[in-house]
Amino acid sequence: MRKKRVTIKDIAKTLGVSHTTVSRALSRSKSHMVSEVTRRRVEQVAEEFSYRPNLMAKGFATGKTGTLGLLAGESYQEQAGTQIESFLRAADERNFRLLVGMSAEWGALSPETGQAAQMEQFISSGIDGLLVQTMGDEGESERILSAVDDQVPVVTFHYPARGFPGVVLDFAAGFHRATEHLIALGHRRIGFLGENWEGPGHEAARGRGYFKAMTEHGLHPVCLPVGRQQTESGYRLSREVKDRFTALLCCSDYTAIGVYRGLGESGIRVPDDVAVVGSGDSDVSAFVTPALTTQSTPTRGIARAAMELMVKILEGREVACQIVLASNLIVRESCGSGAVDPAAMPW
Amino acid sequence: MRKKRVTIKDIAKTLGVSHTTVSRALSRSKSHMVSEVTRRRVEQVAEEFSYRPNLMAKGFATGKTGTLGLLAGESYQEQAGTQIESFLRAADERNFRLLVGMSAEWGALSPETGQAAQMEQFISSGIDGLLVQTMGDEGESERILSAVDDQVPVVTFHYPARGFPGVVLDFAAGFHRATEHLIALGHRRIGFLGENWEGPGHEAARGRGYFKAMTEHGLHPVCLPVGRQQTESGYRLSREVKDRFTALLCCSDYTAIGVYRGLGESGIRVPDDVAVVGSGDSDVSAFVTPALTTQSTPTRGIARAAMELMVKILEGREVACQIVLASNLIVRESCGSGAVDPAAMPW
DNA sequence: TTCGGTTTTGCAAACGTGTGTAATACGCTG
DNA sequence: CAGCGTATTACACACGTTTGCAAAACCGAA
Repeated sequence: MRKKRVTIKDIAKTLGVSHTTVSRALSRSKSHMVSEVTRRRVEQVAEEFSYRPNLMAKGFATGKTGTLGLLAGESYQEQAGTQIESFLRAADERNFRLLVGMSAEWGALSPETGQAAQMEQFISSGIDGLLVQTMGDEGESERILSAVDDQVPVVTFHYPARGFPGVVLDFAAGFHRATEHLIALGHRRIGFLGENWEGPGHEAARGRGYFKAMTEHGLHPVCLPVGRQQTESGYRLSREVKDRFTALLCCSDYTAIGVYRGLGESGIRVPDDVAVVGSGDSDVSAFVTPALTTQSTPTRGIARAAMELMVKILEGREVACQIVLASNLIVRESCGSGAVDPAAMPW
Repeated sequence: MRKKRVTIKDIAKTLGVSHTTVSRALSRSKSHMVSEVTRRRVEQVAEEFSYRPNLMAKGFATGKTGTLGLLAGESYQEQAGTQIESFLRAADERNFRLLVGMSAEWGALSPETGQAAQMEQFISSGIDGLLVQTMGDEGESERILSAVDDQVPVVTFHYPARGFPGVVLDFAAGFHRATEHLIALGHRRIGFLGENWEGPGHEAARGRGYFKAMTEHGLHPVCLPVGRQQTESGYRLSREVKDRFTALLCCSDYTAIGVYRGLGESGIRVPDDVAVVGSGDSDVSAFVTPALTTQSTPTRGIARAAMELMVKILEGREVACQIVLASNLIVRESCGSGAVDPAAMPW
């Protein structure tokens, strides 16, 4: 049998005061003062009984719980873990707890119902605010709106969602720049490894940047669709296409690692025969051989900015805005330009 | 201004019944029946008003919240993200929500206070149970005991903690086997990249397995301590030691990737000059060149087993037990044995 | 002592839901 | 129609905390 929890009433009884006084003593209420000596006595007994406030009751009384909901997406992305971790850190810094969920594919008849169900569960659980990773597809804003039903403030990240404040990452611009980089190096046959650019999600957004750059230069864009197993997809696709391309643009560093292997098995050298670009600037990207040129994704920056925005909104200091974070191209060895940025290498 | 939430009282009022009836209709109470027609009417109005139960109030009334606390450790491990993800999945499957925290180093004067504070916060928040990643150090069991104070059931994972049920991974045995493997291949000068084997944590436990195997064979164990940036540490250390060793045992696949690079820059070939073993069987390990021989860590299995155990305990079906999961050595190319397990390779 | 003012404390209601006990309605049998 | 059993509903309280309002205690001054 579990222990019964100590409540303020228990403390009140042993001290012969009302539970109201105990409550005020412990929360150092401003409007009603508690005499120095009673506060001392209350604190001492609380310590002695190892009293722990019931945050559920507190939240129930005040309407604030100190808990935020984080709805991350696309579990199969290796980065998902890093992103969650960054949010945990940011939340911890501001003394918030985090209810975490991942939406996308699992446990749902359709992505929409899964995501909506999670949001509703979170709201039911009494979160103060909701952080949602967006995919940027049509109708997303309405889906969130109807699930949240204006019950809690929402901050989105990754994509703008109409009507919600958020932290936006311009994936398209990043990949546009990366493609330009390859074209400037003389590449013409450049392949894109990621989801088709017509759909929602990061990969498609990156694809659109690639598509735009290619067509602007009169080049023919080609999409090689990768699956959930990014590394394996990169491996398989690169073996199939062999040297049909002189450059391959990957939506993830892990895809690029698969590509390295696939090309290597066909005797194709990186970067001499084929240039490779990754995305995400993961910890390993500087250490694979050749060191990977990659588009950085400011995972920690996103979490920090989103948390800051959320806190401002909760405090009523800000109503709505979109914060755009830049994503840089980190030039290393895998495109063989010779113009390696020394700051991007660890030695 | 936010909308006021719809409560069962609102539903009751519009239907002209008591909130009790609504509550029983919606929760399909067994002890008190509600007539078919009222139940229908209640459900219809609830749907119409898009009523969402207040789980906080519910938990407040019943003492059960459907939320578990997950306290993961060591954020700097790349695997931490994967581990959390696996738990989210397992929790989702059983319809639990997850309050997630990472303990270890951040936001705390000392690891102990940080961890303890998180546990207490979680319990205050009204979790039904606590999942704790253990490190296996002395006194850990007492620390957990005093923080949790027998308020909620605890299931540990990774290491056994005295008095708590848990899912245990025998890191030492795994690395013992890996070391034996290298010795059988003829290696004598084998270095260990990880934390010193005298301390707590995975790496030290792996180190003890290595230490045991080495001393059993009359060989001299050497520890090369890696830092938080695993890949970079592997790179740096391998450049320092060059060919002082004929084999290097790494506590993470990512460290091994750093080692690949470091050795490569010194003109040392893997596996011809130096054999390398990783740990974690991450997605990339089969695709780096040479494909990495690695000790598998059943991240998903841990989460599943721990969740199952927790559910059993919550249902009163099980009191305490330790579930031991095996960790296999996946032999690929990086030790050059020639005896590659074909099942371990993707082609 | 009495008064006014300030500081400290207590009472009671509220938050949304569940549940034990009591009350009512309904249907059946004699 | 009386009586009984059962199916359905309602009342009231509990859960732990906060908070507006009122009461009490204290202090100093007249």
